[in-house]
Amino acid sequence: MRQKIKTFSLDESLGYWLYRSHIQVSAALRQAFQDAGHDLTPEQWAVLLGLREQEGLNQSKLGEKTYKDRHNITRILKQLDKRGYIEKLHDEKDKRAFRIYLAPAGRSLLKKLKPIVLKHRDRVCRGFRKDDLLKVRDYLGQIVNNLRCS
Amino acid sequence: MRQKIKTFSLDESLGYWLYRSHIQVSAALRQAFQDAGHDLTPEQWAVLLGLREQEGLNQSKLGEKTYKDRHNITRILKQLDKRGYIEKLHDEKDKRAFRIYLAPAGRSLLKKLKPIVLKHRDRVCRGFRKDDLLKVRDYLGQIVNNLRCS
DNA sequence: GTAAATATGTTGTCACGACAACAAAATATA
DNA sequence: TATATTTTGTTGTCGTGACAACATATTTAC
Repeated sequence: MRQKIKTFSLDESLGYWLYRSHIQVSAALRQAFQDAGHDLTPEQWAVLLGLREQEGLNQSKLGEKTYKDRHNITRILKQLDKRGYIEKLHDEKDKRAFRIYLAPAGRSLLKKLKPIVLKHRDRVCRGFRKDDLLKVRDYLGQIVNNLRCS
Repeated sequence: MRQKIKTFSLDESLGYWLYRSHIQVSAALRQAFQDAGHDLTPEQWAVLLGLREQEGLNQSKLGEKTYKDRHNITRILKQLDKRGYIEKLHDEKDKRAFRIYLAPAGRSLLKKLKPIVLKHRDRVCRGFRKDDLLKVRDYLGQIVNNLRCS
C-alpha cells in the first residue's frame, strides 16, 4: 500500500515554484520593457494583448479574458487610457457599460514591443523542446482546471 | 529548416499560464485559510514555512529563502509579528540585524494549518502522477534558472 | 585610523490582487 | 407596472511586489 507523504517544505511545494517562476518571468518582462524605454507593466501588456485579440469587449469580459477581476481591470484600463493606448466608448445599448478598443498608439506600441516580447520568450524557454512547452502548458492548465470548480 | 513561430497570443503564452495558475493556487489557499477561520495570507504562510525550516536567519537571508526582497520581507514579518507568530531578536554581533524565530503561537499555527495545506495540495495536484509533479517542478526550476543570470 | 563602499533594515510611492461598499442601469419577478 | 435581483463599473482599504531614498552599522580600501 502506497502511503502519501504527509510533510511539506517550500522546495517541494508546487505553489512555491509557481510563485517563483511567475514572479521571475514577470520581473524579467518588466525589465525588458524598461530597458527598451517603455513604461509598461506586464499586466498592462497582457491586457493590450487580450485587446488585440478581441476588441469591443466590455470591461468585465475583457477582465475574464485576461483573468483580472472587474476592480483590477478598471484600474489597469485607467493606466492604459491615461497613456493613450486604448479607447473607452460608451455602449449604445447598455448605458452602464463601455466597449474597449485599441487606440492607434496602442496598436503601434504592440508592434514596437513584439520583438522585445519574442526575445523574452526565447530567454524564458531556453532549453525547452516544443513538446516540453506544450506539456508545461498542459500541466498548468490542469492545475487551473483542478481549482476551477471543486 | 524549422522556422520559429513569430506570433503570440495570451493562450499560447507561458507567462500567462504561470500567472493564471499562480494566482489561482494562491487564491485557493487563501480561501482555505479563511474558511478555516485563519486570517493568514499565502505569503505569510510561505514565510512561516521557511522559518520552520531554518530559524535564526536575519531578514535578508529569510527573504532570499522565501524569495521576497528586503522591503517585502520587512512588511510580511511585521504582519506576522503583530499577530504574535514570530520573534525578532537583535543580533548580538551585528547591531543592524535581527534574528527571526518562530514564536510558540507560530509553531502551533503551523500545526493547525498543516491539514488545510495538505488538503489544498491534494486538490491542486489532482490527476497528477508523482513523476508528473517532479517534471513540473523541473520545468519551473529550469525557467527560474534560465532567468537567473543571462 | 579614516574614508569609501557595502550590508541591513525602514519608510514611502506606485501598481496590482483581493475584498467590501456603492451607484446606476438592466433584467427578472411579482 | 412596480419591485427585487443582477450586472456593470467605480472607489476605498489592505497586503504584497517593485523601486527609490534613507539611517545605521559593518566591511573594505587607502
